Formats: sequence, structure tokens, C-alpha cells
Amino acid sequence: MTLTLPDMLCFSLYSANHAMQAAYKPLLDPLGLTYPQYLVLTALWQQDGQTVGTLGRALRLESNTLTPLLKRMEGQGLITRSRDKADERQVLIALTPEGRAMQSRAAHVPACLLDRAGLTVDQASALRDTIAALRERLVPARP
Amino acid sequence: MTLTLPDMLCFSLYSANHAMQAAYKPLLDPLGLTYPQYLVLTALWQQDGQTVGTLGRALRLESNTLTPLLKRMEGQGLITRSRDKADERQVLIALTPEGRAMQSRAAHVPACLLDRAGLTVDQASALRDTIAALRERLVPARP
DNA sequence: AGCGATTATATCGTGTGCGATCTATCTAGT
DNA sequence: ACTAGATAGATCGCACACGATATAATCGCT
Repeated sequence: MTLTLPDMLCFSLYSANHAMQAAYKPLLDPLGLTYPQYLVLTALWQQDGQTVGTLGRALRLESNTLTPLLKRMEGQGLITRSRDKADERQVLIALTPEGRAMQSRAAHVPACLLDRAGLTVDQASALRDTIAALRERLVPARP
Repeated sequence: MTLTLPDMLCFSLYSANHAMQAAYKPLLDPLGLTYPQYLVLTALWQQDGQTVGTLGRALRLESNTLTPLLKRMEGQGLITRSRDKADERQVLIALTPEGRAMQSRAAHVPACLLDRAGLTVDQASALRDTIAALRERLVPARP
């Protein structure tokens, strides 16, 4: 006996993640942002001037994914990339005025998505915590 | 005020999906399968001889993703692709003996993942249903 | 029967993700 | 001060995803 796709927790995650990105698309397209780019900006709005490594720990991505992504965002004028003077190995990512201005241009997005998801704030928080706990059991966060 | 990444339901989905695929990897690598390929096989084990369109509705993927994926699986000898005699527009996907044999070779996978997730069967089912319901509200299934 | 509209799949270009590896820089221990 | 090892990013190759578009087969309508 084998599970069918609708039976599988992993497939619900896989397909719901795609659905979530599809739901974001009409909101992010007018801003010229992809979904991962929006996540990077969210991390930078919360704390500007992070290194590639710090961003990677926040987003759970490695430099092989982040470097090209950040270069595209630099090309769009959203961020700057500069070597840390104190430690030339590290690259500091900072918001440009355009990148910071995007925060207000995207201010309506979270409410739109919550509405689209048909969840109350409390329901969304509870589900988020359950899913984040599952993620931590599957792949613990790096220190 | 802007949400931080850990506050966002969408990010929990995004990162948990990556974590899930990472958890599958050590189990699927020895079988020579990627995670989407495993999902395709799961759909075919449940019902062999589906068209590209039917598989797409099950997996919620379009032909632009499925066609190259299925060609790779054909190249690996897991499936065959053939035009439907009755309607030459449709392509029938059928398991080869190797593709069918993979079902028993992968039989241990679901239990391994459940254990890795640290969930009981009931907990996994409940979470799966909650996430699938969210997905349906975000992007309803095609007819 | 003929033909425009519809349907099923394929193709192309771009943007992620990630394993493997490379390079430059820094740190520690002698 | 010097060098082995560690660390931070970058690079490369491959496999998804998906929007836009192309192609071929079928359907519907007259």
C-alpha cells in the first residue's frame, strides 16, 4: 500500500508553497519583485546592513542561491553590496533609497494575503508556529 | 510596522517546504530520484497510464514543468511517453518495470519521514488537511 | 465538408535552489 | 612572523517552476 498525493503532508507543503507564491505574484509583479526578493527586502527592512551569511541564516539559503539573487537586486537598484572594511571576506548588503521606499509601496501586501488565505490573524499565527516547529524538527536552524 | 520573516506564515511554508525536500534527499538520492520525480511516481503508482494533463492536475504543475521532468524520467527508464491513439494530442505516461519496482525500493520512505518530522500519524493528517485547505483557498484546484 | 475556436503538449527564457568546488581572507598555534 | 586550517562568498552545473508563446490535433458550427 502506498500513499496517494493528497494523503501526503509533504505534498500539501509543496503545493501550498506554490499556491502561496502564486497568490503573491499579482501583488509583487507591479513592484517588479519576485517572491524571494520580497523575502530578502523583508529581512533588510527589519535590519539593514546585514552580511550575506546573516541573510542566509534568516532566509535559510546558502551563498550559491543568495549571491546571484542579490546581484540581480543590486542591478535593479534595490540594494548595494560592499565588502566589510573590518573583514574583507564578508559582504554587507544595504538598502538603497529605492529599496527602503519599497517598504511603503508593499505595505498593503500582508493584509491582502491574509484576506486571500481566509484566515484570522490568530489562525495564521497558530498555523505558522506549527509549520515552523515542523521545519525545525526536519532541519534545525544554523547557529 | 512590517512583519519579520519568522512572523510570516508564507515564510514558514517556504522554509518548511525546503526543509522537507532536504529531509527527503538522503532517502531519494540512493534511488536516483529527485523529489518532484518521486511525487510523479507516487501519482503513477496510484494510477498508471495517466496523461500529462491528468498528472498536472494531480501535482498542480503545467506542461512547461512536467514535459522536461517526464523526459528526464523517460531517459532514466522509469516511464514511457506515448501519444494516445484515440486523441493524438494527449501523451500517456506509463510506468516501466523499473518505475514499478521503485515502489518497493521506496516503501520505507514515508515512515522515515514521519519519524523525522516527529509527528504521529494523526498529527500529520491534521496538519496536512489544514495546509491543503489553505492551498485550496489560495489557488483552487482545476476541474 | 470546411474552418475558426478550443485543447493538449512542447518550447523558450528567466529566476530560483542546491551540491560541489574555488578563491580570498582571517585566525591560531608555533 | 609564518603557515595550516577555518571561514565567507562566489562560481558552475543541473533540475525545477512558470509566464509567454508555438504547434498540432480535435471540436463545433454552419
